This record gives sequence, C-alpha cells and structure tokens, in this order.
Amino acid sequence: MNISPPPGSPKTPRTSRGERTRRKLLDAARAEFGEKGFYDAAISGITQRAGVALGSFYTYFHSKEELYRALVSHMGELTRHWLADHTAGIDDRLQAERIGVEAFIDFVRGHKDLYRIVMEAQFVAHDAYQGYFQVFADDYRRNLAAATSRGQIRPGADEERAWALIGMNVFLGLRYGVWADDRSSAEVAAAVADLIEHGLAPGAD
Amino acid sequence: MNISPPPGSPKTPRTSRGERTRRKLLDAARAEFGEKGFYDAAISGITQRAGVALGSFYTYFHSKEELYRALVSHMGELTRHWLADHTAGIDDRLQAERIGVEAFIDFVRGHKDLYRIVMEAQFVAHDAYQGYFQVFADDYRRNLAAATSRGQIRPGADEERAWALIGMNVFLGLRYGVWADDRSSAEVAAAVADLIEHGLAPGAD
Amino acid sequence: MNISPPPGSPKTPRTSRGERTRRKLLDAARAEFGEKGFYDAAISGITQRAGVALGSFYTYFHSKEELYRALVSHMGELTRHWLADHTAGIDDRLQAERIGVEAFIDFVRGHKDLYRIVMEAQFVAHDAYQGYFQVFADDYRRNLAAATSRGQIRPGADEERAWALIGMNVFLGLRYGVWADDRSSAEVAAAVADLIEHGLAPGAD
Amino acid sequence: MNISPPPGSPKTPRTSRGERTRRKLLDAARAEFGEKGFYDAAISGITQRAGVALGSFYTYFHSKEELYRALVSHMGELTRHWLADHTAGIDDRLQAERIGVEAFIDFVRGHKDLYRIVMEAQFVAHDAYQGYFQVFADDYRRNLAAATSRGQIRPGADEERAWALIGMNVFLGLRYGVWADDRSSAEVAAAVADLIEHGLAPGAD
DNA sequence: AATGAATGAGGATTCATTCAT
DNA sequence: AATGAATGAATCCTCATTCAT
Repeated sequence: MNISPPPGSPKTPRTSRGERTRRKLLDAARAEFGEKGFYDAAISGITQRAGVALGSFYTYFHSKEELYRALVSHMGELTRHWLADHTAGIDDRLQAERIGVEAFIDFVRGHKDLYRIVMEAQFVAHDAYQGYFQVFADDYRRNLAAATSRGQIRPGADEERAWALIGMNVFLGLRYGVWADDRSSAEVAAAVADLIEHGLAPGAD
Repeated sequence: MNISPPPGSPKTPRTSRGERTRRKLLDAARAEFGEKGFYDAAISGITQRAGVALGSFYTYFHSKEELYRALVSHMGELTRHWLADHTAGIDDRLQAERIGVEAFIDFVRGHKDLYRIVMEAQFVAHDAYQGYFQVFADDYRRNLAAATSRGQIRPGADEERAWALIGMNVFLGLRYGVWADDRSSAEVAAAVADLIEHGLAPGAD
Repeated sequence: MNISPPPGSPKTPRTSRGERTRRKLLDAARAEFGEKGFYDAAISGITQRAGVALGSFYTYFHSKEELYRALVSHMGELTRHWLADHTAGIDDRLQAERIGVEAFIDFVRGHKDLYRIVMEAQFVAHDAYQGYFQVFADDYRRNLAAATSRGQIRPGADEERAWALIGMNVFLGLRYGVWADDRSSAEVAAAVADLIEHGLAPGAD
Repeated sequence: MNISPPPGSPKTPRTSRGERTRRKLLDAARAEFGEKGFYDAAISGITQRAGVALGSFYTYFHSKEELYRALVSHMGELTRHWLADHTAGIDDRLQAERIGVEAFIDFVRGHKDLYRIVMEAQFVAHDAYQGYFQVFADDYRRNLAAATSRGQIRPGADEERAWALIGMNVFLGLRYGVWADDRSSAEVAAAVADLIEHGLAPGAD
C-alpha cells in the first residue's frame, strides 16, 4: 500500500546522485536567471549549464517558476544568515545599523546574480517578493522596539521606520553594490549611519 | 528615389488623426503593461485595448521596447512635475522632504500602473531605469548642497544621502502606496520626516 | 469605440484571402487527422500540407481540439445532407431504411478520413461524438413514430429501435465501407433490409 | 555466453512475487487507461497506481502498447465467457439473442473502463480491435447458420446479419450501458428482441 | 526483481514583427 | 494611415524508454 504524494508536493531526490543533480541545477539556474532574467532565461539554458539533459529539470522542479521561488527563498535565508553573522553580539542598535549597511553592500556585491533574482521576483512571483521583505520588516520592527525600550533610540513609528530603512539599504545596495563600486562599503555605511543616527537637522551636536 | 529617414528616427504622426491614434496606443499600453508586466503584455493586447488594428502599432513605434521606454520617460516627467508642483515655494529643505514623501505616496497611489512600469524597467530597459533615478539623485544632491550652504541641514555625504532618501521614498511608495492603504500618506510622511530630521539617536531634543 | 469579442469567439476570417487559407487548413487537417488520428497528427503536419506557416493555424483556430470539433460537426452536416438527398421523396419507411443503409455505406467509402475522425471523437471530444449521434437518434425516432402512425411499421419502443438501427449502420459502414470492399453496398443493404423488415423469425412469409 | 530470448518474447514472471507485481500493474493499467484513454494515460500513472517503481513496468511489459493489447485481449475473453455463461443451455437462437443483449448491457455496465479500452483500440491497435470483433462475428455466423439449419430462423445472409447484430449490441451497450442508465437492461433487451424477431413490417402476427 | 534517475525527441502554443492590400 | 493576414523562431513541458545501482 502506497501513499501517493499530494499534488503540489516537492520533488525530493531520494538518492545522493539525485541530490547532486539537483544542486547542479540550482547553481546553473542562479547563473542563468542572474544573467538573463526570468523571461529570457531558458530551461534548456539551465540544463546545458548544469550538464544534464533537458528532461532532468522536471525530475527536480515542477516548473520554471517553482525553481525561481526556491531561489528567492534561498536568497532570503542567505541574507539573513549573513546579516545575523555580521551583527551578532552588537548590542547597540545604531552601531548595528551601520554594520548592517556595510555588510549588506558587501553581501550584494558577492551575490549580484541572486540580488537581481530577488528584485525581479516583484514581477514574477509577487508574493515571494513581498514575503521576502516582510520578513526583514518584521525583524526590523522588533529590533527597533527592543532598542527603544532599552533607551538606545527615540520612540517613533517603527513600522514606517522599518520600511524606510529597508528602502535605504536596497537602494544603496543597488547603487553602490551592483551598479558601481566607486565607494567602499565602509564609506557608504558611515555616511548613512550618520544620517540614520542624527538625521539632517543641524542639531546641537 | 526616396530619401529614407535615418534609422532610429522617431515615428512622428503627421496628421491629427495620427496624433489621436498614437495617444490611444500610449494609453492602452500603459494599461496593458501596468496590468500584465512587460513580458506578459502583448502588442495585440495593446492594439485591442486601443481599438486599432495590430499593424497600426508599427506606424507609431519601432518596437515593443521603444514604447516601453517612452512610457518610462513619460513617467519621469510626470513625477518630477508633480513633486515640483507640490514642493514649489517651500524654502525649508526639511519641510520639503516631508511634503515630498507625502506627495510621492499620493502620486504612486494615483499611478500604480506607471509605477509598476518604472520598477520593471530595471529588467527591461536597464539604462532607462538607472537614468530615471539618476535624475532624481542629481536633483537631490543639488538640493542638499544648497540647503547645507543655507545652513538648513548639517553637512554630509550628499550623494549617499541622496540615494538613501530615494530608496526610502521608493519603498514607502511601494509599501504604503501600492501594496496596501493602511496608513494615510500624511501619517507616513510625518513618521519618516521625523526620522530624516532627527535620526534615531535619543538626542537632546 | 470597439467591442472586443467574447473570449471563446470564433476566429472568423475577414478577407477572402483569409477565407481561402482557412479552407486550406480545414482540408489539410482532414487529411492529417484521417491518416494519423488525433494524437499522432501534428499542427505542423497540417500547416505543411496546407502550405502555410505554422503560426497561421492559430489565426483561424484556437486549438487543435477546436479544429477537430469543427471537423466532426462538419461531418455531421455532410452525412445528414447526403442521407436526406438520397432518401428524399421516399414515403415508405422500410424502403427508406434500405436505401439509407446503402447510401450510408457509399458515403463512408467516399469519406473514410472523416469517418475515422468522427469515431475517434469518442475519445477526443466526447460531447461532440455523443451529440453527433444524438441528432441521428432523434431524427430516427421521429421517422419511426411517423411511420407507425401511418401504419407502415409495427408500434414499438422507438428510442431503443433508433439506437439499434444506428449501431447497425455504423458497424456495417465500418466493416463494409472502411475495412473491406468485399460486398457491394447494395448487397449489404438488401441483406440488412430483410432483417429489418421481417426479423429473424421464420414467420408466415 | 547467454542465450538471449527471441525478440518479442513475453516477459513472464518467474516468481510469485513477480506474478503479484504483474497483476498489480494490469489492474492499475485498466483503471488508468479506462479513465484517461490511451494517449493521456501515462506509464508513470500506472506504476503510481500500482505502487511500484516506474522502471518495474518494463520488467513485465515491452511497451505501453503491448500492455494495452493484453488488456483488449483479456476483455475479449471476459466478454465471451460472460456471454457464454449467460446463454449456456439456451437452445432457441431468438431467445438467446434477447438474453445476449441483456447480458451484454449488464456486462458493459460492470466494465465501463474495459469497454472504453476496447473501443479506443480502434485507434491504438487497429488489428486487435478488428480481431476482437471478428471473433464475435465468426461466432455469430456459426450460431446463425446452426439456427437456420434447425429451422429456428429464416435463411439469410449471415455474415451481414452478424455484423448488423454486433453493431446493435455495441451501440446499445454504449447508449444504455455507458452513457446513461435510464432503462433497465431487460427493457432494452425486450425492445430489441422484438425488432430482431419480427422486424418492423406490420406482419400478420 | 526493484528502484528511480536520466534521457531527449516531440509538440502545442505564443507573439513580435513584416507585408500585401 | 489603417488593416489584418502571414511568418517562424522560440520555449515550456510531457513522457516512453533506458540504465546504473
């Protein structure tokens, strides 16, 4: 007696050979999507890069889009781990913010293909895109609230702040991480940290 | 013997009837692209919405992409006019910033289709996208420099600040203008204005 | 102001050239489907036979199946016209039955490809198949009832009789019209007419 | 050095476990083909229903078509056994005919999937289909000849009669056995028996 | 005997663009 | 200027069959 898997069930490899092939496809897809974008990327391009037959793609993924989503979700995990690793142990929120910007730009520079994939998800898998940032927004809000309660930052509308800070990071990542390298990540981070910390007003400092 | 126009020359209508057709196509394209995105939009969809024959499209545009670029560029002008109109006469940069955020969110809400088009341009007409924001960044930098020289804001790295502020606006527009309406634009603007003005540090205020 | 056609609207040619192309496709499809059956027939095979480009197919039909249905329906009309023409003016039902069988076998012999198409419709477009025969069954029942009221035949269960008679015709058409020609249609018709008229019982005749 | 079996040799299981697997595949195939038809049925669908691995299919069958033919042939045996069982001991041909129609409709109702398989064989394995009915036709002819010589029925063209009677049964089975249940098999059989026995002519009875 | 990964030919459909009228 | 038919390259996905384990 066998239990047939539910319709939308993931296609999980059952052997180590399969595991290897799946990974080759994932890597190839990352390159193909990153270079050409979702629409100009071809399954045949992916399988050729991976060095497997066309049909093998469908042994591991239900569709082009499913694979795309897998990549977006993977990128989310990578990003969060990277940021967590780089800001671990920093108790001061403002300092964490500066380190975060710097780490993020560095990360983007090292993952331009995946960054492009995430950005394009807005038009390919809107829910995945929104979900991707929602996780960050939620984290941010929690961090801001905690910092407020510790007296590290002034109280304020944390949700709006969270989205504003995400937007900053995203565009700085785009401008200084993807489009051009004319500033070091540390420079950018310093400039922005100042903005985040004190704002623009010619205060008393 | 005819003198053929230089390649790449714009296809300009010569009659008022042609002018009307061109406009119908532009409007239809905006709807089609806004709804379906560049890749899923079809020329035939555009001409059907416009109520003209398929072939007529190529009387006015060289290609799908050319039309797309025209739309992006049009959006740039609309946005700048809108912001200029709404911040005209405001001498104080910090106040202008708040009004700008508010106006931008309102603008996005009224032009969701065009906003989507601009965002997707990143993957369809990268140079147009970059150009679109570069104009804003340049404006921003000029404004910040001027405000600095007037003593309205603290001196700082204006280029980085410019991109950071653009990123804020874009994501707030996305989150509060396109994705959901759960905050009034004024609320969002107020929250962010506070951030921009004073930053997060629990300063002397 | 244009009214866009309803989604499932037929693709009607608007020019005489289009009319010609559509007909070429219909003829080619008949040959292709008749030879290879629905599943082994290829759109590319049809367009090659028709001498038009692959894409032209979709200018006239929404899908392979839609064309198939058109053919089945066309065959229904042809058959009914043929039978009506050949049994017109025959007042006696029993004689009409004999002439009908003969005409049907002749018809099948001249339209083997379409006959195959109809038969396979059972598995491709079940409703079209059922509809095809239902029309005949209804006609039959009407004819039997009328003949009964004229005293030409014994009263009986006309619906069951109708389907039985259709079944006869279909299988005789298959056996003597499509599979082999070892009997003339008149011979077959005579043999069957006797069966229909007197049954098998060794009655008084 | 091995002696390879002659090409086309049946793949016979050597163990009872193999026997069991083969039967599971046969049952699964019957369900899959019956539901989806030959072309939409997939080997993977069959093996999934059977609860065995895809590759195991080819341990027992050379191809999809071979299995199909096995099913058609199996259905032939089942049908003949059923009819033989139900008409055994009936000496009167006309009564046997009535009982036969009734039994056939009942049989079809209980084997809709196999009936569909047989019908589609016309397009998948034409020779198997023709053979299937040829056996019945031969039987029929023999029976009719015997009945004639016993004086139970009027002499006539038995081959044509045989195919006519088969056609009746097939279509009645389709209409009243597969498509709808709006008549009991006995009712249908009675109506048709009358037709077969006396024909339609308003004879002396 | 059983497993499930790998293969690659094959086919329907879409769509930007061109062309004849 | 307008029309709509014609083109054919391009691509996703399916699936029977083979093969290595």
